[in-house]
Amino acid sequence: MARRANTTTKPSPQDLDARKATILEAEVVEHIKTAQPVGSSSVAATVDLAVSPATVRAEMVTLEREGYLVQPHTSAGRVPTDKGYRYFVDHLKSGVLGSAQQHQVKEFFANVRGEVEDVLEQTSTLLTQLTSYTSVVVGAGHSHSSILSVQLVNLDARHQLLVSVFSDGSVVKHSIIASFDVTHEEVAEASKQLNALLINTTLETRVQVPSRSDHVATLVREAVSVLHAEKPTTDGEQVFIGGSSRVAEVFQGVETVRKVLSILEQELLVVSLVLDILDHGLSVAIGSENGYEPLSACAVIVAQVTIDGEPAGAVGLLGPTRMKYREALAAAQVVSEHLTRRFGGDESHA
Amino acid sequence: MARRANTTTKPSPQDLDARKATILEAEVVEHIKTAQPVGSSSVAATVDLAVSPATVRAEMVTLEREGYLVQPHTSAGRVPTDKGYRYFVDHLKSGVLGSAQQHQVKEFFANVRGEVEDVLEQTSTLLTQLTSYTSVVVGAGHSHSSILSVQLVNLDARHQLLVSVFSDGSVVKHSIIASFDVTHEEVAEASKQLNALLINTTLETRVQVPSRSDHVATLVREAVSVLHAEKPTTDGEQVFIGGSSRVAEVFQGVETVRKVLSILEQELLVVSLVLDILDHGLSVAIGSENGYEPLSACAVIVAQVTIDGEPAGAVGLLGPTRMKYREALAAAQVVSEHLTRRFGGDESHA
DNA sequence: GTTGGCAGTCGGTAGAATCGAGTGCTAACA
DNA sequence: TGTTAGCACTCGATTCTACCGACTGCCAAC
Repeated sequence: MARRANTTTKPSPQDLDARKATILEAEVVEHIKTAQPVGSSSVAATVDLAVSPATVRAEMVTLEREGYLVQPHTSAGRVPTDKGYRYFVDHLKSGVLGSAQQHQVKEFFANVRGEVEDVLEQTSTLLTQLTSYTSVVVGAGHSHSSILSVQLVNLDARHQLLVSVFSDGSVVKHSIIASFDVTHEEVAEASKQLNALLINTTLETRVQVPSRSDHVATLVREAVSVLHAEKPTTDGEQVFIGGSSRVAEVFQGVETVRKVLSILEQELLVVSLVLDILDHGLSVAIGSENGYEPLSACAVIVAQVTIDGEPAGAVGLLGPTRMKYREALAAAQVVSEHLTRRFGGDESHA
Repeated sequence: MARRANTTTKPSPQDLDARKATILEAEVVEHIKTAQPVGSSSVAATVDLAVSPATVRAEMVTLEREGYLVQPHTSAGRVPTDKGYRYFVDHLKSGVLGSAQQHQVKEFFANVRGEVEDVLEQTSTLLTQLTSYTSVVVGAGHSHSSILSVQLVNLDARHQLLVSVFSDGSVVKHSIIASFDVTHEEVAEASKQLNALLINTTLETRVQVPSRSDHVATLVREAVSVLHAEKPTTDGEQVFIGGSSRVAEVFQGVETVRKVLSILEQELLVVSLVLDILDHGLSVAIGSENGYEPLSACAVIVAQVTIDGEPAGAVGLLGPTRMKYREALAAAQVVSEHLTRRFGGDESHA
């Protein structure tokens, strides 16, 4: 599994001089708009620097040598590299959402009903509507939540269902197959013991299970083990992906579309992609920065959602490296703030 | 929402004469293989009819007039129409899965562990691996299952969680927001009453709720109403879609890919697509037969899963109209049988 | 009814010519 | 020294032409 290679490339803080910066910015803006290589005269026209295309050209040579731009071929304009986009993003003054979109977000959060999962899923739809990029919403795992209740239910004599409720409002079920016939009384007793044992513990708490070999004790042991075996790879994060069809709008090559989609299919991978970016303290990963080769044509924007100041999830947007960073960043920002506000503390799991 | 238009087109049982049928079949087989228009000489070569291309041509004119074939342009070979594929499929002698794949399926079902949902999800992955088409697995809703247990849990004084366990092993949670502070004793009491009220009922059973206005009665009323409000649009079917990236392998136009993906994004729509096809007693819907214009380039194969003889879900495969019907039908068939066997009756929810 | 032969159609490809956007370089200029 | 106009040059994209070849439809002969 390919992992992040060169995120050590923290933006070198020694900035480009003002003119180079302006030119680079114009280059990026124009390329994002047109998807075409952009040439010196076009830059000279869009920018208020009173310089001629020739001067711009001279600067562009430098910018190319320093790795901010590339020329697809001689006699073409330049296209920003990942490094070029990185500079652009790092020097982007944060934008605000259009007022129509502001309103749409407010409206949305005023009206969503339902369980946390439903809200998160619909949030991912909201995000793609706002930006027309593919969106990702990651909900926190509950490994740090404490257990409010566990209950063992008899499906039939040999099959029991362990239903656990966590303090974050999540509910998890586990099947248990008994090797002996279990009576309702035994289930009830095991249920009672499990509650005594597990309530107010977390999945990380080691508990003392009964060592007796009677039916009830066996059930209890089995239940605890199956509960604690809960996916160790992830913290049980949930992920909701919205607007994967946007991938096909945003890239013109079927092959790129295929590669990106096949990454999106692997939810675990998407989760770790998003969390990795956050871990590195970034809010945008551009091209190769995201560490997955099939996503080298993509940029990923993330924004964290917190509960009581603790990281508790994230929203993300996935688009082409030439995505509309300002708008997308603003959207991710605003939506993550709304989510934080909703789940953040006082107003809780509605 | 566009719905099925012309599924009245039951295959006309008056068959084509033997030679036309052979030619049509050769045409379809060859086109599936090459994705190119296929001409008379190519047909004459692959088929054991001892006739010349000229004769084949004469027949092809008829087949085209009757709507089984079309010519993309003069001086090109022919391509099957939806009607042509339909004839082909209706006269397909059912194939069997390759032995390697047989083995893969056996292996898979011998080793899958986990909850029903996990099994279904992994099954969808299995199906795309077997066929390299996008797969759909629909799990039945639980509206007909009876309730084994309900439990009200206090998240905090104002927020309760209603956790219901159904006889099919599914667990559903509902949030309740109280308009007054609720004590643990009240929750426990409400929980007890809810159990008394709801156990062994189904979601379709009307129950008599207490009309008193104390806290406990209010909670009980609220819980029953929120539980019975359970998504009326669907029966709460679950759907798992595997291999959506295959869409981009199978169609060359980005626009087609986009259209198909945007259908796949709408899970409700996918469910009703699959169930509609089954309702019409079909196992394959070709092109326009599926009733969704964006899927006019697709064929959908479905196979039902039953529990105790009752329909309880389905597996499906979505590919281009020129898909490998025999293999795909065999795969869907075999997998649905395995699922039926697993969940069918004796061996239950593991 | 079948077939070989043949003229005709038309998409696809290859090559040549052309266009034009954009460059790098250089010499002149402030 | 930095800036600029001018200019030759490069090279992808577009257009055109010619041509090939895969088919067909038709017809006359078998």
